[in-house]
Amino acid sequence: MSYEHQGEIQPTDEKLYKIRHSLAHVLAQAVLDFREGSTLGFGPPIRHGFYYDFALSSPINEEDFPEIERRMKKILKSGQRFYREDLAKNDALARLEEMGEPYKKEYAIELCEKFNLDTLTFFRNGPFVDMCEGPHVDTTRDIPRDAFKLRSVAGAYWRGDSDNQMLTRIYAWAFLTKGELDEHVDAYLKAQERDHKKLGRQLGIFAIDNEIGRGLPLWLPHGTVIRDELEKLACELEFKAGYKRVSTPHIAKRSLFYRTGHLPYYADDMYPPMELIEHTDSGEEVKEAYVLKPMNCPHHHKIFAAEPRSYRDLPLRLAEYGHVYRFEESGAVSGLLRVRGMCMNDAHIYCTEDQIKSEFLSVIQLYAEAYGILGLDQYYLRLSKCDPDDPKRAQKYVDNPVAWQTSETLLEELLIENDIEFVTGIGEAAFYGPKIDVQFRTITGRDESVSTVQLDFAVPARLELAYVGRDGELHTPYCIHRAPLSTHERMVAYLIEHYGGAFPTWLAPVQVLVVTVSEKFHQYGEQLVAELRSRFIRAELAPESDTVSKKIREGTIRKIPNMLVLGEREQEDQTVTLRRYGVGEQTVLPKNQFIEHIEKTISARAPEFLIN
RNA sequence: GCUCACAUAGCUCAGCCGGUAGAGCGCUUCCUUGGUAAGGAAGAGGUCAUCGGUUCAAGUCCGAUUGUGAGCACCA
Repeated sequence: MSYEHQGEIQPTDEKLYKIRHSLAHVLAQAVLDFREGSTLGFGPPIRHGFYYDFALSSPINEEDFPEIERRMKKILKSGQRFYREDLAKNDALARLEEMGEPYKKEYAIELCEKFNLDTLTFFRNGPFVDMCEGPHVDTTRDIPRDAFKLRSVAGAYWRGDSDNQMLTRIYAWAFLTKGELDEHVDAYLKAQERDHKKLGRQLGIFAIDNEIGRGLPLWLPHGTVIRDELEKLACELEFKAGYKRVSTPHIAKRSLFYRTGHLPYYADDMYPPMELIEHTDSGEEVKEAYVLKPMNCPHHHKIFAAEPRSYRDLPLRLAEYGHVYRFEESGAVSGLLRVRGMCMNDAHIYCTEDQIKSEFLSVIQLYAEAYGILGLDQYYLRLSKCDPDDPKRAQKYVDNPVAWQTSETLLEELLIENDIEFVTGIGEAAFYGPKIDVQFRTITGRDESVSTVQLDFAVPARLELAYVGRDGELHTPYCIHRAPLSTHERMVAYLIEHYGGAFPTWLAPVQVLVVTVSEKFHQYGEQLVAELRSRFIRAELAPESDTVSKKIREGTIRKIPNMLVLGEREQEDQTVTLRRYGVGEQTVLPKNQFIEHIEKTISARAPEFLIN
């Protein structure tokens, strides 16, 4: 799955694939020449180009790129032919040994063992030889000299395993023509303007202060409006779907998490415990450790356990926007996407085995409804299963092969029966069960799980949760964990990038900016703002001392969805001139009609302004 | 956590080969009352991330720390 993240693509005969693959060899040739004594790792084509991993004899950084590119272009110009050579296994290994390529050799040995090979394929172009399956272009002259660009240098573990040595990876873009390259670089730069970290500051949505702590965002007034709107949406959808809201504390005794099975495995992902000294009635000192909760489920399970439950109570759906804290490693923390404190649109559905499918399905329908309202359509579902071949399996997953098998099959059937498209992610399951993750691609091209639905067949039993069945006996419920609107942090990050900061009216921190044409109409402006606010419409009056042009410019930069221009004409006729964000022409309409329309727009959570 | 890069005013950034800090925006005050993307003037604002080293002298060179970014690993 790690290759999935890097955007690795399957080998094809396509010209572009061959060009990218061949350019990787050209890069390697240039680098080995530039840094003698370096050795090779992997160098595959990827989504928009290719990369190559090196164990370098001395470091390279981006300042060296022009020189490396110059050498690459020279190689392209010289028209080296690509020759395929198939070598018997022992000859191949001997050659890799002689070439001084320990990583390639290690991989070669593994390939031979795994696939029982007796020959290995090499490609030679000019002085450069690489063990590689191809395919390649015929000669380096077939590669356009102006359609590639070295992009960045980064560390990457050999074979994607952090126990291995870290190699240096050089990423590059490569296309068929210079035009396509330029277009892609352009789009890349434009995408960076939509980065939620950048817009989040510009639009006053969140701030990160080092005295508060890394990964602990502060929500500014504008960001808090968005959170409140999302929360309101969730409450409405969940109310209609039969959820009950609950509320739980941010901390709990550490012992609870031992009982659920989260500890000791997840200790590294949790903030260290707070040690308390408590006194018993007899005056004895007792030490008690409390932890910040990394998830809400144990608390919700305890709400389930707070009363005797009957099968008639099921499915019981408990919902909470709950705060959780996870100690993410320093290198993982980023903006709102990976944080150490977050607020999750969480709920746990306790049900019988017979109810699992229908509950899962209604959760998926809830997702679809929520995403429809939010205008999100760029996502895919991933069925996340455990990895039975993982050597670390015992540390990663609950040991209950039968339950894994049944629950994974159940989810898979559910998706297939309902014609829901999905990909499968081996090794992506939760420790207590399989899940269906909703994957988004961020503006910077990274895939992230935004939401998740999980089936838990393990923890309710550990906490001895039970309900009285029709048969009068006690039974253990199943639990479905779900978070359609993700965490506020991730969802807002995603929404900022999705809308480029230009939110639809219902979500916009400021919904209406009132622009008066001169001081004379300021009072009319103030009255209008007051009237809008009395109807809970978030309206602001543009600063008095600015010129009209300046006010419009500021409103546009702030991406406020609706601006109302007020002057003599408007005051006399009790009208407003409506200027929508990103819309050229303006509309003049009676003030009351505007209010009526915007109220409709907001209550419908419409993506566009409803004029009728 | 790991690799590499970066850190100058609230924001965006300039500052050569070491000689003690600059612009635009924003902010404050004043003037301007302007019909659709920057009206004008003045002023305030910096221990150049922190700590240490080299040097007569460090924003500039070196080291460490912290933070940020691009990746890798991780991601209940």
